[in-house]
This record gives sequence, structure tokens and C-alpha cells, in this order.
Amino acid sequence: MKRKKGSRVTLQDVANHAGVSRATASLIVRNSPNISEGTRNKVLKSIRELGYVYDRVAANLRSQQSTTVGLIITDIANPFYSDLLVGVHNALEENGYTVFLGTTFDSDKKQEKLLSTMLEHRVGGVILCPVSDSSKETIERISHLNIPIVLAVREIKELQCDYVGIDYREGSKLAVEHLIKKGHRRIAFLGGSSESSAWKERKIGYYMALEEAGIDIDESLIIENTVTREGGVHAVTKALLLETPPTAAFCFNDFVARGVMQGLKEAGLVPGEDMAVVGFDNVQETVIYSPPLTTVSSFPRLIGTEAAKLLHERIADQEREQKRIILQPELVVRQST
Amino acid sequence: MKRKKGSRVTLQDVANHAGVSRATASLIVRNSPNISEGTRNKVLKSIRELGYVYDRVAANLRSQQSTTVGLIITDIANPFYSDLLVGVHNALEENGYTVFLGTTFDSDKKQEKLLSTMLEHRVGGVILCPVSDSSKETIERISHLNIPIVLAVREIKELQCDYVGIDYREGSKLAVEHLIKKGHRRIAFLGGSSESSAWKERKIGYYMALEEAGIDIDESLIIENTVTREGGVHAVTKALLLETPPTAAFCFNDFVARGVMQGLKEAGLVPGEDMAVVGFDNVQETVIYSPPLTTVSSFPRLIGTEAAKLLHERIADQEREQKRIILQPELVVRQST
DNA sequence: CTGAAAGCGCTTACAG
DNA sequence: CTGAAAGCGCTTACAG
Repeated sequence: MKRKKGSRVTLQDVANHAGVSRATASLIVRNSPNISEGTRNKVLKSIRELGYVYDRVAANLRSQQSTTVGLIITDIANPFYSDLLVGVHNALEENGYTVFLGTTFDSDKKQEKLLSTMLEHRVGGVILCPVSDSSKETIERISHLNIPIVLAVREIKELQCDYVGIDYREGSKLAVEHLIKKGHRRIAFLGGSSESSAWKERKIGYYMALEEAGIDIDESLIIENTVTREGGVHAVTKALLLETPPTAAFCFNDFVARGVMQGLKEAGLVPGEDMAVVGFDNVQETVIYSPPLTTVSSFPRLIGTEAAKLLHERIADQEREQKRIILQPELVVRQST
Repeated sequence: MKRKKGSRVTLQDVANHAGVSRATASLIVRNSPNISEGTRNKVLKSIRELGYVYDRVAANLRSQQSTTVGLIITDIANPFYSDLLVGVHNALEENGYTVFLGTTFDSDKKQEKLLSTMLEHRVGGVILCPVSDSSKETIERISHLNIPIVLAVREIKELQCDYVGIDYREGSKLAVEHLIKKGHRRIAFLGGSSESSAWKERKIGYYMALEEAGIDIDESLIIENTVTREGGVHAVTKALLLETPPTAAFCFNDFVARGVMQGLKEAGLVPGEDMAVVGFDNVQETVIYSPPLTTVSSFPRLIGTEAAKLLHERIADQEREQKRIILQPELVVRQST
């Protein structure tokens, strides 16, 4: 029963075919209760025979609702974010939302553009993992946005918003304490950029653990670099050139840690023996690093589901007070330490 | 300049504010050329001052267009698909589309539901990675669908559609020929289900390579199992119990291969020495398997961009003849063989 | 349950 | 460029 291009079957067509009014047909597609079984079945039959598909877009326009939600992440190829996406998806689809996906690749411009596009598409709300250096203008715009928004992973200090993240400070402290317990006293902090809040938080945790153990802080052991494998290679190479090189490395995340291990191997050293290495995030593949990586689990999937829940609540009640959910990280000990 | 909840600024508001007609304002937001600089700037200024956001949904409804596209994949946590997603995204965003994402987890029901939802949201087209056993009803429905659709990764024989995939047969042949060249004559084919077309194609390639080398086919070396790491463990365990176990394994994909390597280790054997292992897909993490995996690259990102291009073409010209794009795989030799 | 009317925010087509 | 009108496919509200 192919239809000609462009001739969409409308609710009116269904009503005519079933011999009822459009209003009645409308009630039926929306599952209204007080409709007799007889007419309901008659209409449902017509729907099937005509191949009618409900036009949610028209319905939403009229009723001023939305059944879509935007999700803006940093990088889909990063398992941390694809896991977060899975969490968001599972939670939102349960509630009948469909998700628009956008990837910023950490570019403020891209983020700006994605937000616009999603607004133009009348999303009911947005879950945003903000880029690390959101511009003043972007922040201004977001704060004037008239729709529910939940921040995830990274916070924007200037913005009063629902937020789901993890306790980077505590996670870093766990990691560094573990290294100290293993007998290390020269512990490097490798990778990441001091501009991002995620880095600052980690540094605080790193400081706290060292101070509590009475270890002096040596700023030369803190080596910034990009949050990539390459960044890890470069950072550890630089660390090895120090007069007294570190015996352990706390890495910004698992990718950096992988680079650090690679850099060690290139220098003829054995990760886990010549230098202990700890990562962050517990990305799936850390299990098969060689050696398997000790890391801090940051539960991206859970971040996703929690963010979705917050958004759902916020959409239901715009006046609800703001919530911050900070998940507690866990140390996962493997062979790299 | 916060607005009250629900009071959306409309094009009419902008027109009033700028002192022009709504028709003129409409032309300007759509970047029509024949408008004088003066009025254009006046209107753009009003847009900024009022914080107007274009309602693409209303516009699309009126003009019977769509600026969204649906992408239905099997599993977002699988790097093969997240890579494909990256390809689709890059290509489609260039053309101004926004993408609705759905994940089937290989369930026919889920697929059915996602298709419905996307249609209801008036997507302009769909890129579908079909589930492995799409039901007759689903196939019926898809074939009666009135919108552009492109299949990717898996083909549905009963369906005349644009398609982008890779040459599984050739890829399998490459892999098995490589093993034969290495001196192996008892080569197992592990994992996957004989129901899927992807499995059948691989088997044909496997047969072809063996036959050309004059090696008799031993059906007991073909061991089906789920397409997971666990499936790989089980399959290889079974293979090792054969009277004359294989000396090499061609695995359905990289995950299965990882399971196979794990199974070998559990049995006290060394992958790459006691048994050669080849995977399929060249998922990123194969580089860090131990040993690094020899595998067949299937270019998921390229599949994504090609599928997006096909869809874009199809949307522009519904009558265009169908295209099938079959990408040629490449063998990537590492230490597991 | 029906029927007629109005409206969501836009585009289209046309006379001026 | 303007202005008035119609329409995309639905929902809403109301009298019967």
C-alpha cells in the first residue's frame, strides 16, 4: 500500500475512513480512557489499514510540549562518553524521549552552534557536558536559556544549574594515597590542563594526600599536557629527565596513563615495576592494558542515568530547587602499581 | 532579559519590534538575498534584542521539509558502532542535519519501536544498521516506508535499498590466506551465528581460501557462538577438545578474538605461539591486546560517512537509482599470528 | 461521543 | 518590500 511521495495520511483521513470525528480520533491516538471499545477498535483498524503515522511534531507544536531532549558530549569516540550516552539513553527512552546527539570535540564554537540547533528544534531540555573553556558569551546565553538544562561531568561555576559529576578530589586522593601506601614518595601528576576544573580538583586531591602523609610538594612533578595518549608519552618523557625522576605517576585519565606506559616502554622501563602508574575513569579497555591498569572508577554510565533523571524531574517541575549529585569514585587496583 | 516560562518570542514579535511585516522577517531569517541591507540589519538587531529563536519545527511543518535524520545502530558501547556514528555525524552535520540516535541492542522489537518513533518525529531519512534477524513484519514495514532509508553494515536481502557495507567475503579470505601462508592447515572459524548474513559471507570467504589452497574442509572446526568475548572463550575451549585441535583461529570479530586469546591463556597456552589468532574489524583496542591482534580492518567511520552521503543524495532525489557501496577490507598484521 | 472553530509558529502565494 | 489570507497536522475548548 505505497503512498505517493508527499501525501501523508492525516488524522482527518483516519477519521473519515473510520466514520468518526477528528476529535475522537485524536483522543484515541493519545490513549484517552473514556472511549468505547467499539469505536476505539474501529479507529485502530483504520490506522493500520491506512498506514497512518502520528505526527508528533505537529502535536507538540500545538500542545506546546516536547518529546525530545538534547545531549551534548565532548567526544563520542571516547568510551567514557559513549558509556555516559548509554546511561542517558536507557533512562530517557523509558520516559518516552528521543535524543538529539551532538559532539563538541571540546570546541566552544561547536557547543554554541549545537545549543542553537537544539533550541530551534524545540528540545524539552538539554544535558550538557560543557567544553573545558566555555566562553563568557556561551555562559551568558545558557543562563538566559528558557529550558531545563543539566550539566554533567564538568561544572560551570558561574552557572546555577542541576549538576551530576563525580568527586574528582576524593578520587585523586584515593589514587595518591594508594601509591603512598605502596611506599612511593616521589609521585608525579601527569597530563591534563590546569585551565579545566577537573584538573584543579584532581590537583587538590593530590596535594591533600601528599600533605596528610607529610610529603613535601615538588611542583616540578606536576607536568601538564594534552588529555591524550600522546600527551602521556610527552609528560612521562619529561618526568624521566628530572634530576630525581618520580617512582610513581598519577595520571589525569586512562588515556594519559596508557601513553605514560608507552613512554616508559620506549625508555626501556617496565610500567608497574620501574614506575607505578595510576589512571582515572576505569575505561573498559584498561583491563587489557599491559600491565592491567590500576585506576579510579568514575562510573560514566551512572552519571548518564542520574543526569537523565534530573532532567526529567526538572522538566516536570521547573521551580524545583537545584540539585547537585556528586558520585563517589572507587579505586580499582590492578597490576600497574 | 529572562522571559516568562512558556512565552516564546515569535517571528511576529520580531516583525513588530522592527517595524516590518512578518513576511519580510521570515525572508530574513531564511537568508533570502533580495532584502535591502538596511531592513535586514534592523531585523537582525530586533532578533538579538528579543532573544528570538527560530522555530525550525513549525517551519518544517509548514514547508513539509525535515532537517533531522535518524541513525539506528546496534550497540553504542561497541567501538565499531561509535566509530560509525562519528562518520555519520561529521558528514551529516556539514549538510545541516541534526541526528536522532537509537540503539537496538540487536532486538527486533526495539528496532521496530525506534523506527516508529523516528517516523513520528518526521525525520527526513534513516540510516539503519538492521538487527541480525529482522522479522518479516519489520521488513514489510520498512519496505512500505515512505522515507529515504540507507542500510549500513548488514544487508536485508528482501529489501531493495541503498546499502553501504564491506566485503566480508574478501576480508575473510584475506585473513585465512594469511594463516595458510604462515603454514597453518587446521584453521578454525570461531564465533558468530550462522543466521546472520555477515557470518555466511565470512564462511564463504573462509571456504574459498581453504579450497584454493587445496585444504579439505572440516566442519567440526566451525564453531558458532555469541558475538562476545565470552563466546570466544567458549568456542576456543570447545575447539581445544577436538581430537586434532586447530593450530589457528579465524574469529568472527575482534571481541571474539579477545575471548579466544583469553581462553587459550586459561588453558595454559600462549596466543600467537601455540595458536595463531586473527580477528575482524580492527577495533582501536586491538593494538593493546596481548599480543597485539592481527585483524581485518573494516573502516567503520568510512561506512558512516558513505552512508550519510548516500542518504543525503537520496533525500535530494528520491528517484535516483539505488546504490550499493562495498568497501574493501584490509589485513592488518600484528603479533598474534 | 460529534462538529465547528480557533490556534501552535511558521511559509507560501499573490495582489499591490 | 507590505498585508491579508490560507494552510502544515495536530490539540483544545465548548456547545450539543
